[in-house]
Amino acid sequence: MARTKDVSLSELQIALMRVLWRLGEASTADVAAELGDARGLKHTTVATLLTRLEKRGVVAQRRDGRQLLYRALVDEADVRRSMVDDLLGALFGGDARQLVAHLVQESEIAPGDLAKVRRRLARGGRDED
Amino acid sequence: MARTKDVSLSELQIALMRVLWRLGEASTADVAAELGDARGLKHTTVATLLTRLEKRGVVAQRRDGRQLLYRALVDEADVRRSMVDDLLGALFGGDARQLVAHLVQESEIAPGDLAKVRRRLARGGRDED
DNA sequence: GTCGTAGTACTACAGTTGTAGTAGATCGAC
DNA sequence: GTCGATCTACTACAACTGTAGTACTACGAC
Repeated sequence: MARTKDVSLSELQIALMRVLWRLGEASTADVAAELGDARGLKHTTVATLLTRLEKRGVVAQRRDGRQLLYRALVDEADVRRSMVDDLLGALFGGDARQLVAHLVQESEIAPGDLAKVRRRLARGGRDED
Repeated sequence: MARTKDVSLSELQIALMRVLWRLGEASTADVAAELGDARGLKHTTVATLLTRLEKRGVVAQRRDGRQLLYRALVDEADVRRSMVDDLLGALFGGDARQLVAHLVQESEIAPGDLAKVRRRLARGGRDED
């Protein structure tokens, strides 16, 4: 599992990462094509963002001719873990049951779905992928 | 109040709010006493933080002699809603079931607890642990 | 009345984030 | 070989956050 340091990212940074997670390796232009369309970000903005993520160590940068190719160094599970833990600690006293209760109370999830999720996971949906 | 706009707060800001939620109304000194102890923040730092929260509209400020008394304008449920939604949107495609699955997979919660939470909520209460 | 104390107001400063412009290098087309 | 297109590097700047110092004010003790 390796690093698993603290990887809290902003929504925008996560959006960047999602492109990398999906494509595996992507040039600035690749990422800009997706995010530029979706959010109207300029090419240079995307480049800046990627450079910062590289400086921070969450993505790796590789040169290919005059282009830079980026690759994620943390996977989505790392980020989820990290950020869910932060949220749990800050707002739910670290108690995941309270978070689940919140989800049900706020109608984010139906009570019946809890059972579904449980059954699916029990059926070996993934013990440890 | 019932504004329910977007209320995403940093961990530190939440810690401040938690004092207010607990005490109802508190002076800078009250908050500083708790956070100063717990985190070694100077009195003036706490004052700055509270002023900023006031400017942002999440707490109200009332004068009492030379002291300022603060009171939360958003409750914990508002903040939880707001921040859980953000997290859900950014990392789980807005699907709470994925979040629950994550919690189970990462052993934040035992599968059996899902049932417990569900039963407890069904009973319309929230008793023991 | 004068002084120290406590409390707020204002200012400061570095780091992060969102956003992008400009300068400089370089590759392909003629 | 010169020109334009393309890409990266560097710089900029405002907002927000964490942290705190300093200045000013007013109250209680003498």
